Amino acid sequence: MNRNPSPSRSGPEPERKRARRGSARTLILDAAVQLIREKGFAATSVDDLCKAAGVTKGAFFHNFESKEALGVALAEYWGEMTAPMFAAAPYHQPADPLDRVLAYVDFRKELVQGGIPDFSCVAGTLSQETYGEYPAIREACGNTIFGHAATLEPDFAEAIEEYGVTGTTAPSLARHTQAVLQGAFIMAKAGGEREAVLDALSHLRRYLELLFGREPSHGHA
Amino acid sequence: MNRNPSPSRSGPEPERKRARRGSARTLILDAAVQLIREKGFAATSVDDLCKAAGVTKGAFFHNFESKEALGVALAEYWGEMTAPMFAAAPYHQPADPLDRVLAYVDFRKELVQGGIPDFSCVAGTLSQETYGEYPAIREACGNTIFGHAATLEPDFAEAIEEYGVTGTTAPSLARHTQAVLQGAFIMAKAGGEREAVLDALSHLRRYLELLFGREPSHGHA
DNA sequence: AGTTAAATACCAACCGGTTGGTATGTATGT
DNA sequence: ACATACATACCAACCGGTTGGTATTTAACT
Repeated sequence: MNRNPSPSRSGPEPERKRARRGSARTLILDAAVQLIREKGFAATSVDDLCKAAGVTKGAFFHNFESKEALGVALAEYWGEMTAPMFAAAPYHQPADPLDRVLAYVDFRKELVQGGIPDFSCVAGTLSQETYGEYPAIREACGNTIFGHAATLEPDFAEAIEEYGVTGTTAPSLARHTQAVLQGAFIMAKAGGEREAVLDALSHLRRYLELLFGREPSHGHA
Repeated sequence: MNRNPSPSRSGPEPERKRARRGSARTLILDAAVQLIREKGFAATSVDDLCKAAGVTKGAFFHNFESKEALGVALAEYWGEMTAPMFAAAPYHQPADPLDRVLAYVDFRKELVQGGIPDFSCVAGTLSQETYGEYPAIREACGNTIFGHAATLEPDFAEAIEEYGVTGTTAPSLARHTQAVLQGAFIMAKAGGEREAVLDALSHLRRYLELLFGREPSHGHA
């Protein structure tokens, strides 16, 4: 959970070693997003990564101490890539907090485009696969997933207060939203059809509507 | 989807090549359940499997044409192992169909014991990891997962009719139940705490209670 | 029941290719 | 001159899979 490995340090992070334009590091990270989504972490070799990124192995091990370190960096990179995208998404506009979380669910539906590897969650895939062997990667994935869930908490907290909902909490609802998404991705993969994601998200939307006492709008799952 | 590879055959299946006592095949399959849960498919080598099962590599490739074939067999084995357990579980007893599906959710909560690799779904893990590289394994996992989901459909269908629920179907609800479970396992792995599963299942239970118009009993998520 | 032959189940040693990782060299900017 | 950012060449370990062989079970025939 500690994102700050250096033990005693004050002041702003030096933030060296971050992506400089089209550096090898970024090329490798971008290649890793694609390859690991398609084949998984273990099945993607360092050579695969280098070939896809158009760099040599020397560049790889210059930028990443090991393959495991690449995995950790990838989980963080994924979070840094997606966070601005969600921050700029239109689901924040509604004045009603419940409308915002419902718009979030609808927004996640809109993201379901292209092949299944194209929209599934890299952090979820990585986390599941590296759980036993690379705890550091799993932890980095956890930070990314729970970090994204945390961005939903304010809206849920407001909605809970405004609608007077009892028996649950904003963090729990935010995490459940992510759980349904992750499960939906697995069902889509297992069934080979991306409609499974839309189906699960429709159920999630109806759950929230029922929980907050709003008439189901027009769910069709 | 075709479980019957022999093209033109009538009469009952010969069913050779099934587990005879503590044969190598079963030893390997049992070892595979444990190892693949812990490390994943790609990270588990054939040698690992053989060592854990106490057999040699010759025995492995005598029983399974390839590592991929082991994966397919494992998905089927997993389904054959769990199906009788669920069939004999007490959640079938209630007279009311809604009570039965709610009892199923509670039963899944009870299964959450021990370490996370001990209760997570082998088929879900396998499916996610092998999606891109081994379509045959992914399909076998899909059959197992959707096959289990199908066992819930009759109860959901009855409940829908009895309670007059509209806007969804029994297959959709059955699949959503599995989606929430799979997502819960991922969140548990990502967060390193099994309570995440209980939390997600509490939300699922409340969704079903709200959807079927029953007073939430005492959910505590 | 006893003999035999074939099929089955398993074992130990081995193979070529790939793995993550390293050692060393080089071009460039300061 | 020196550190950074890469490239090239290489390695021991390990990978999935194959080999040729043996012990055991099954089936067929007498």
